[in-house]
Amino acid sequence: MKSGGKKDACEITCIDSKRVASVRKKIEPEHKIQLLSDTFKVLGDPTRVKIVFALSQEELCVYDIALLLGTTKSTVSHQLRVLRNMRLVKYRKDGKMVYYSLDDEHIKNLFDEGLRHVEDL
Amino acid sequence: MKSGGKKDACEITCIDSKRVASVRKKIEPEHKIQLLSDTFKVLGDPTRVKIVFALSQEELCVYDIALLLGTTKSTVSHQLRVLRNMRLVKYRKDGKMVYYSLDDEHIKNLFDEGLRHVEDL
DNA sequence: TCAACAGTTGAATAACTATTCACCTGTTGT
DNA sequence: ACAACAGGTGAATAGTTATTCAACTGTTGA
Repeated sequence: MKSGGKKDACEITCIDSKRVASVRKKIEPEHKIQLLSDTFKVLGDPTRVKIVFALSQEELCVYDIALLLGTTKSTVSHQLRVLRNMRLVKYRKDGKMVYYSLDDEHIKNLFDEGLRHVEDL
Repeated sequence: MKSGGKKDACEITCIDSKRVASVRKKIEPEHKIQLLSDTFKVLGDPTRVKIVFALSQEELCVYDIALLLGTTKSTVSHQLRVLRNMRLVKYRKDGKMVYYSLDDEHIKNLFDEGLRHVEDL
């Protein structure tokens, strides 16, 4: 069905087209892949991991988070915005204070599963 | 106990030192935080997410992964090294071919938990 | 009204990273 | 031995990002 030139890389190099087709059918749509990797990317920073871990224990204000991490309010505030954008944390205002907490019950499971991987070195 | 200057930011701005101390006791050690965020960071890229997802369905060779993702062998090979370094995938050589598969049963759980978060928008 | 403070933000810098390109290694079949 | 191919890799580029600094908003108490 094809003028069998030696340059027809597809038929030559496609090792197992059946397997490829089978996986292709099950693969998640592009926008979901993007959201998923964005979620993981947000957790892929030590500062944000610490923030999320702290908030998984207690509701905390911005300054206390900074104190806990040994960093500045500015850094924490910047990272909290990133976490807010991905709907990982929510906040509650009380006068001058802003109290942050986790927004999603899956996050803690995600953490625990990640820690289980890390335990195995 | 302190020469009560108005610059003593710690006592003034530490809002709830009891809560801070409580969280500090439970916080994971630095190297674990680092490993955890490194693991999430590795999953924080669409190309690697696709690779991991594909490998969660089938053992695949490098070229087939590239075919599946619509990218090059080189890109896939680079990213497979990153995944290998974090012990997320393993490989098996067979002549010219190298077959990759997932190295860790937790990864699929991590994925499913992440997807559950994404479903909630 | 005003000083003090919690928090946010924009700009700048420095560090990191995903992809591409070109080239390399090692294996297979002839 | 040799051509063909699967896979790996180093350098370069372009894009992204975490932190710092300085300035800002809005709230509280005197």
